[in-house]
Amino acid sequence: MSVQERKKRERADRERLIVAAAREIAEEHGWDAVTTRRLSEHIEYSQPVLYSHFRGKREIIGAVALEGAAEMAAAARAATSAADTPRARVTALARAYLGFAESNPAVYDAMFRLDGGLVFAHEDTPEPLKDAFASLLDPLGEVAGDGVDPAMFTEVFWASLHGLATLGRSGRLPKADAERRTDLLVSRLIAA
Amino acid sequence: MSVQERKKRERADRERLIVAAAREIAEEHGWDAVTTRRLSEHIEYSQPVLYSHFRGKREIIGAVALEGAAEMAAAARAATSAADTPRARVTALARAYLGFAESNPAVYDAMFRLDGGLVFAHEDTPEPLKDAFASLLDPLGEVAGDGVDPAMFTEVFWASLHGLATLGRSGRLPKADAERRTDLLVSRLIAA
DNA sequence: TCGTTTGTCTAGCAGTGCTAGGATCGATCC
DNA sequence: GGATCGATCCTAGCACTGCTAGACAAACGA
Repeated sequence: MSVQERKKRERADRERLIVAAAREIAEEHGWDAVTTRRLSEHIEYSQPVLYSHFRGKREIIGAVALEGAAEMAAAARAATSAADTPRARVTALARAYLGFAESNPAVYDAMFRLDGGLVFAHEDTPEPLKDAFASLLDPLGEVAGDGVDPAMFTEVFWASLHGLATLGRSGRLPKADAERRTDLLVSRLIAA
Repeated sequence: MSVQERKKRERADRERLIVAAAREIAEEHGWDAVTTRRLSEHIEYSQPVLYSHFRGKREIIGAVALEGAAEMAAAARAATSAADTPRARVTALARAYLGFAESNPAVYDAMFRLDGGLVFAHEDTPEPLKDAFASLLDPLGEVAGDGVDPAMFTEVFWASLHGLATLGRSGRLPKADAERRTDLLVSRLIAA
């Protein structure tokens, strides 16, 4: 049934178009500007079409989050693979993480601030999220220290970076000294 | 002019009533449920009255945030004053901070997640926010370590706690082990 | 007692997420 | 080939949002 195949392909294409449009609008004007009307106008379909792909706006955010998780994992791995000591890898990881958050604020929000209906820290967490966590765990496990669960250490490290990223971007931390804060955090968290 | 005095007092009372109502609704049903209509119904005045006190919903969030900052500072000081070593003070501080965030999620969001139109980390930052930061800085300055700016250390410590609080509450960190994560964070951040 | 000011309310605007029901198009069957 | 039927999509509309203009009444000063 080549016809059905084609339709399925077209539907998948349109779904990608929706996610890309949502991401683009969010990155340009913030998530508040991602309304179903603007979105439908952007993809040149009417609003109800959105709801034949996603249960609602929340699921669209979730789709953007999954896309972002894959990219973030790739960025993390690219950064760590270029360093050759455990400590250098972790420093590179921290910088890459914060760099990603700063360069893709809307995607970052979809992943870690907004409600995209995704399940975290659970066995049926979506694969991209698990893999993103793994991309942090790999280099961090090397410096967790004796008797410290690598996963838990990764959670703490991740949370700390998340705090720096969100408080920094919302203007709650001084613009200056962001680099030095990162360095201090890394040097302290790494096992002595 | 006793009449004007009375009116001024009544206005101030009503303003407190608005802030209290916003806080109560937010704490009970989340900030999304704090609509101008529900709020006006709660205080038994019409919507436009809100706008004679606050420029908009954002300012109401800001007012709740300032109230919360004062309470958080008090909680922090109460917790640290009961401990007698620098390390014990910092541990108590961390627990108190996370406890406040968990017990008052809506207020915490008003302070550190939502946009309440408040200026942070600046000379004309509102006094309650400055004082809340000071309540963190006092015990943390003791363990910042040589050659480390106490303010910057406090920022890093605070951001880390903020990350644990927000990721934890949104279900992005495992419910279990929250205490152990806090302990690990504290023990690593404190100067060796 | 009569304006004037102050305070409050009703009514409404433009926008939101989301959906019911009708139209239209294309694939299928006689 | 032409009728039928199902999938696909759109128009129109719901209940809600933050916010405001303009009417109205009460309290005030002259």
